Amino acid sequence: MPRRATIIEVAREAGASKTSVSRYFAGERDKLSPALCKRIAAAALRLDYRPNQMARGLKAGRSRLIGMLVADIRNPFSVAVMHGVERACREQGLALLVCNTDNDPELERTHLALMSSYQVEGLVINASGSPDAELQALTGQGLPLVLLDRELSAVQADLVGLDNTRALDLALDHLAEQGYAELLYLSEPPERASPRRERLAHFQAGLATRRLSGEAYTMSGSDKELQRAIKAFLTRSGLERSGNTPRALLCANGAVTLAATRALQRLGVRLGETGLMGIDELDWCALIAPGITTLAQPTEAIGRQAVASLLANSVSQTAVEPRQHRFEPRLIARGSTRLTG
Amino acid sequence: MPRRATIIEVAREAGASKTSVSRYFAGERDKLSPALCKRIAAAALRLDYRPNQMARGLKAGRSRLIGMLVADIRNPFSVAVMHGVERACREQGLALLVCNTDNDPELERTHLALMSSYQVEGLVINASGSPDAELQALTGQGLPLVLLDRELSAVQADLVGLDNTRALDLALDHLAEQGYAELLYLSEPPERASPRRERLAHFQAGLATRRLSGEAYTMSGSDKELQRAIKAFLTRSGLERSGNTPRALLCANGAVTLAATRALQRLGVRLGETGLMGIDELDWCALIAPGITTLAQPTEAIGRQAVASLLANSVSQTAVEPRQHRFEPRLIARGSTRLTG
DNA sequence: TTGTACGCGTTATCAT
DNA sequence: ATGATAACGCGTACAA
Repeated sequence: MPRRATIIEVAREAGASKTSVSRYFAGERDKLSPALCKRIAAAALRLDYRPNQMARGLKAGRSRLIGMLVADIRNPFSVAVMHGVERACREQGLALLVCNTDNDPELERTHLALMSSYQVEGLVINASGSPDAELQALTGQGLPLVLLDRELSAVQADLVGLDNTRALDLALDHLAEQGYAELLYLSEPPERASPRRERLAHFQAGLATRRLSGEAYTMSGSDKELQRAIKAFLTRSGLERSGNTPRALLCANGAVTLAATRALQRLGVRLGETGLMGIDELDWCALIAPGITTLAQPTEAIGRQAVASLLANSVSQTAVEPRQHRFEPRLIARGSTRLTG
Repeated sequence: MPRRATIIEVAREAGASKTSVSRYFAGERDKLSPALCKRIAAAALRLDYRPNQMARGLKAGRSRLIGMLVADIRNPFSVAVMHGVERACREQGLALLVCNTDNDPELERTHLALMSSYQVEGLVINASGSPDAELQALTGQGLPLVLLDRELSAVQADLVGLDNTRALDLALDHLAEQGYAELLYLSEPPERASPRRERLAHFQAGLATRRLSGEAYTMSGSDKELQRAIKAFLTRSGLERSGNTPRALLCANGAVTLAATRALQRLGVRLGETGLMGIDELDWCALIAPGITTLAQPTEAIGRQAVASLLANSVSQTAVEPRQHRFEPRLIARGSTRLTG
């Protein structure tokens, strides 16, 4: 079983020294005689040599490795952001170590330790729980860190994510314009995830100025219960005006949109007549007749910014004030928020 | 900027030698006196020490790193399999280096080189192109390799994926049972991806015994063209019998199902009356009224088997005959293959 | 321009 | 039971 070739073997094969070979692969070929360059190139090719990143990293103290902690890898939004992160890493010659935590705080800690042991040079965190202590320890060691989407109060780090204020302004404006007057905001439990809290808060704050009435429902995970809640919202008599005022559902993210759509179908509700709008664009939103209105996040840009922030923080060793990078969502209006007249 | 603590610092802090600390973390605590154990544990905790995997890997020649090459990270099927791979790795104490190639053969080569340079101990490959030469070189170096879903003729390695014969038997049986007589098989270009070829071949082979008539259409990427093709299929006069025989579409994978659904909606076709069935279960398939019938792949199991194969091949150094692990799909029957009336 | 020698953090070998 | 030392593959002063 032939092992990988080492730099020494290449040197021998090329009739040169380690140093020259090392220089050759470090991109300092201009400091080598053309003849030597050729010999090294030939030898490396013959032996299929590739510098050992482990040894390289050990020596240089840098692994060229970026770690990404994802709360739920099966969430299309996370994957889309990851795609952006990956592209940005590639452009920087960095490799990406991805860890999925399935929303398990325990796993989160384990994976954090794992990535740290691989000497990652930066960490992109989409945390489910709050491994504050662990993260603080890592930042304390000077490890650049970027929070994705979800904020962690105790951790001093850049945050990149959606402009939730803008998102809810956009959503409420759109729903109001379309003539919906009573809203039900659907969300997963907002306790631990900051975007959920922010969105909920801005939902409630934005109602009054638009003369909307609204309330919020927190999903427990049971489809049936959600269905009941929606039904109650839709069937009770109007609040503000007499008669039936147009009503709409606003979903805090893609997972909620999915659940809500399922529930509405079971209830036999006609979309549009009852409004439906969601944050996060998914590839099936256009397919549910007459199309579900969404706010699309610029996932690619978010991912790229995460890496950019990481890099910025790793050059300036001085602890800079954490920055926030908030991205604007894009409204994709479809039939589910068009009152059939 | 405080660096990571090293084994030497822990040794000093604990008043012990490097060797003992190393033993402690290598799990050989039974060979140490309880007192020393305690001192080391305390020191390590105080310094937040974690063994440097880079150095470990350099010394031991093993990185505890598995590489996974994914053709399209935004494909939910790939992500689901990756989830399985990740879980299996975790159970083995392995870390997973994920590389997405966006179906770009060039990137594929780059990423292969990258992972190789990180001394990955195994490679799970879901190739878009055919980097045969590169892969052969890697296997030649004794690197365990598993092909996921897509076969590569020139590479001698285990393959794990769907039992495509069984899948098409299941699909054709179901469609025939439901009363559809003329089928249109929709696929992406089958040239380079082996599952596409296999499925297409088994589709055509399975028609006769079930007295079905069928033809295949290869998507070019243009939605309009697909729509035209479907329309032509649906509107032309019956082939086998006079009058209108029930017709159905069979989609080779999730991406095709998405495109086909879009096209059918544009055409204003009623699902069920015109059959629709797809390979790959997606979370929106239940939502498109009256539900899209699918064949679900056991993605988690596939991912786990990939890692299992890798491990098996890495213990038995002798080049074993490549094995194939074919998994059965599960039929999820919904309204899209129920003839109304 | 090219080569020598040392050290990165760890583990394995050999001694004590 | 514990410790000293060499090596893993590489980069880099420094010397030539």
